[in-house]
Amino acid sequence: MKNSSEPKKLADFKVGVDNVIFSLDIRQNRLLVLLIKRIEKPFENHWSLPGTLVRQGESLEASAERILAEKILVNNLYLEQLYTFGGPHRDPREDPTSYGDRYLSVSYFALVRFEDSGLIIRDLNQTAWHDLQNLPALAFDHQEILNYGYRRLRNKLEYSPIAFDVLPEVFTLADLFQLYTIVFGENFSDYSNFRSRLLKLGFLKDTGLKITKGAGRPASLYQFDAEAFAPFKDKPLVFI
Amino acid sequence: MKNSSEPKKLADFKVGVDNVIFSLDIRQNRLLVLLIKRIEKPFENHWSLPGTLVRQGESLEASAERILAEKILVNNLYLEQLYTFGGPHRDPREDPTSYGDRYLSVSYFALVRFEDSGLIIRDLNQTAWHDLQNLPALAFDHQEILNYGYRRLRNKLEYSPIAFDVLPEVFTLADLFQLYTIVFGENFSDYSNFRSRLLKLGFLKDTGLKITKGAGRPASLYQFDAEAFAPFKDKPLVFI
DNA sequence: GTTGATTATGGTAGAATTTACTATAAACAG
DNA sequence: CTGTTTATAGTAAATTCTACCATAATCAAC
Repeated sequence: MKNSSEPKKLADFKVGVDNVIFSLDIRQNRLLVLLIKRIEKPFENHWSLPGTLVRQGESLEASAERILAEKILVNNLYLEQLYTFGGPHRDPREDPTSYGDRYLSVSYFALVRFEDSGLIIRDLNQTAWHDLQNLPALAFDHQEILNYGYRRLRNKLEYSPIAFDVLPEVFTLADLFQLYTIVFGENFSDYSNFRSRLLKLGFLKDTGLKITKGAGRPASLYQFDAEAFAPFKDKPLVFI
Repeated sequence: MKNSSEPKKLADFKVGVDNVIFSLDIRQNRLLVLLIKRIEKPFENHWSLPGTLVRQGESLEASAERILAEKILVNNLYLEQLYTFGGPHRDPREDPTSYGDRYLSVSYFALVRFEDSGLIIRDLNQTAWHDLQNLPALAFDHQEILNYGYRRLRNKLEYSPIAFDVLPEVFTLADLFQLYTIVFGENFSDYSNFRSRLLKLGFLKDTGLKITKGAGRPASLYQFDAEAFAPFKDKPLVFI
């Protein structure tokens, strides 16, 4: 990592962690992202991704988890690293002469279960879920990071079973279909074919329970069976 | 990115860039990775991924490109960010009390054309292509980074046309098949079906030229047509 | 109760694709 | 001319995908 001769000066960095935290409100048909309102310059009063600077002795992932824990009561989540944005001059606080500290941002992607991840009360005015369909202008290069996160969300939903980290423990196939429809848009698939494809794969266990929410035939409640999913690890699993 | 109250001390970082540089030697059936031999402690005389520390005013990507240019005569390449490794204590040079600088590594994934990317001479004893099938023990956490890069290589080959960045300008379908076979192993696909699938997609243009390398019917030379590929952007494109 | 609306579920015919092959073509070596 | 080698084309059967339709189980209204 180190070169034998280093004629040029090395940059000194502070490292930030910015989280793209998604949640899905199935009932209200909304894909949500958690934003916080900045109270300081620069970008005062702009919304931004929840972030923090990495502390001494703290790993990047621990840092990402700390942000989450400060903002929401996390019960269940999926978390993975997204991308690192590190060009000079991406943060206006950087010394334009390039001799002061640079700010590098390691972004993380998180998906939390909407029902049991309430906002922490004291933050209510500054922390809020925003519908992805209706976003304010974001601070820094956070819109770019968010776009990156959205792309990752769709990829992950297509190729791995993260949907089940964010659905309730038991769910109907209509719930699952709804989740995919919110993210991929109407007409992403025929419901009937979606059902048969998934059931044929064999990792959804029918619990025997039924749920009825008003009109219509009661739906079976299913459960994700991680063990039965194992053979599909690292294999393409396209739901569309 | 900054918190209003910061009771704990922030970590100071130096940022390194480590490259996983792959190349494919079709003729000799080898998947190669570029390694350099360390001449300093720690891990003196161990092989490691080519890396450097980011300089003042230099972007991460520029840093990655600088390493490449120092080691090989790059003519053609594919480069993208891989992953950021940043836990404390990953580098033995870090102060164990955690009060000194931490070393964070942003890794990049590169794929270069074997034929026209010769090694820079003065480095010959310290810089070498290594067959992935026969690797020495690597310094730091570089084996982990390399594993990550290898996974990315396979994903990219399945879902995007990076093979054509690394093949000669014109190539036979046997060359293309060979490339995929080296990375995914024998029996990754039936050659005949591989051919028809690719030709049907329509982004391989027959140049009309033929090549004959000894025995057998001469093979047609094809060319990748980026324009014809456009409709497949961001769509799954599975070759297996 | 009976009827109609509503949602869940099961299934099917035809189209399209995949898979495992076989057959033919175009070169070279002897 | 014949046999060997590699490239290319094609095909029948199996499988999967797609666009549907039929039936089942509930509720609400009458």
